[in-house]
Amino acid sequence: MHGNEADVERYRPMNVRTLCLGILWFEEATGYEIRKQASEGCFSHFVEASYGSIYPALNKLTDENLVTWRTETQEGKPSRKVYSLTEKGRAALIEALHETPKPDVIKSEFLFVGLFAEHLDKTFMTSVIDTRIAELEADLARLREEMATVDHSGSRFAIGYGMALYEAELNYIKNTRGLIEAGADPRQAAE
Amino acid sequence: MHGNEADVERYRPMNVRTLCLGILWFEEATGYEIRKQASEGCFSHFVEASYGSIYPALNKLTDENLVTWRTETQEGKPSRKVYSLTEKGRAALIEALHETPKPDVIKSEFLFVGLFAEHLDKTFMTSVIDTRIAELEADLARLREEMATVDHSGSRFAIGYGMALYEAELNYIKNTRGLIEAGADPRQAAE
DNA sequence: GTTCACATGTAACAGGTTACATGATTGG
DNA sequence: CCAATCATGTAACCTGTTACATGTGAAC
Repeated sequence: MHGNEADVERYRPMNVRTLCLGILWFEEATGYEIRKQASEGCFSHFVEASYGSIYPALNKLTDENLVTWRTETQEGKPSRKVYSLTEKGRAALIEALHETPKPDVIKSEFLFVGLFAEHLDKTFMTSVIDTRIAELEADLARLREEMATVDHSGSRFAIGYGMALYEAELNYIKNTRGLIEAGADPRQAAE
Repeated sequence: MHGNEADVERYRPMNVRTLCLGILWFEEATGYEIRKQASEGCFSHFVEASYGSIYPALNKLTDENLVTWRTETQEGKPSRKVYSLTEKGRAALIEALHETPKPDVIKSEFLFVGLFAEHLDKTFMTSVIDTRIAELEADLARLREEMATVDHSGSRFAIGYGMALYEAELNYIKNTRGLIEAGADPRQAAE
């Protein structure tokens, strides 16, 4: 009864496949909901995924018997495919988690722009900085809300982690923006 | 004298092309040195690039007259192609910087593992956490060193930014590790 | 009637990485 | 002679995004 299960892939942690397994660990969900959690929910500040990768991933996971699905017909909404983890899927996630996590990666276009601040005009830099501050404050507010609704300790750790980072960024930017906002003459920055 | 320059690409900020332009802004460099700066130097905590993308990028930038190169023969080392920005390249970078920077992205496998801490054994989590702490401390030390050698205000901003983040992460992990280290029974975490 | 949220999916493309191929020169 | 560092490059692959295609039913 095993057939072509032999070619189950090696699990590199933290691709969309593993993300799907992770989200499904907590509760069954549709592809649509998985995307929503990845880009709005408690995972959203440190992962990312779009439909174009999630749906194919779910199909593949189905082929490998790591997830199953049933059709759920709803009143007032289109019917949907609700996925849930199988025993094998659960085991696969745990296995994936045992790979040593790669170091965190921060990608920041904001910092890159900041490097060349002295060659951009002050008005522009001010607006870039203000935008970044607004974004950070919005993110922080969202996390604060989520923190209030979540009970699970791992999730609280992750949310708190995000909050700590965002707060640090915010404080740093507010206190140090002079360094990149001083306009064409950086020697005035200390003033 | 313009010929096929018409098909100069739109600049989406923060791909390897733009990264090369950015590094070359400060000083001329070889592909080898650009990679080094991207993975070790002052850029390294918020960008990434490998040979396989840098060399082709430099060739393309040459085709578009955004950079030029000369061969430098060295004694005791293989000769090398030293790239530098052209006027046009300088202008292209400034243009690219005017695109509104996309929000920072944090990718953290560590946090993902933390979410499932209660299903992993305590020894493993302890080692994951200790590893992460060691990494952060090493990164911090590296940034502190760099901060001491750098004078340029934009660079100091970027380095300080990294330090602020790493310090916040470090403190958070040290203070809160109990949440994900408590072992199989998360209800004991508060103890 | 049209816009919105729900819902699933694909194909073309972009943008990288990895591993390989090659080679000079130094130092142990 | 072997390993390490410097140095350049390519080809195969991987992974994910964007944009498109399609459709339901609610609410305005």
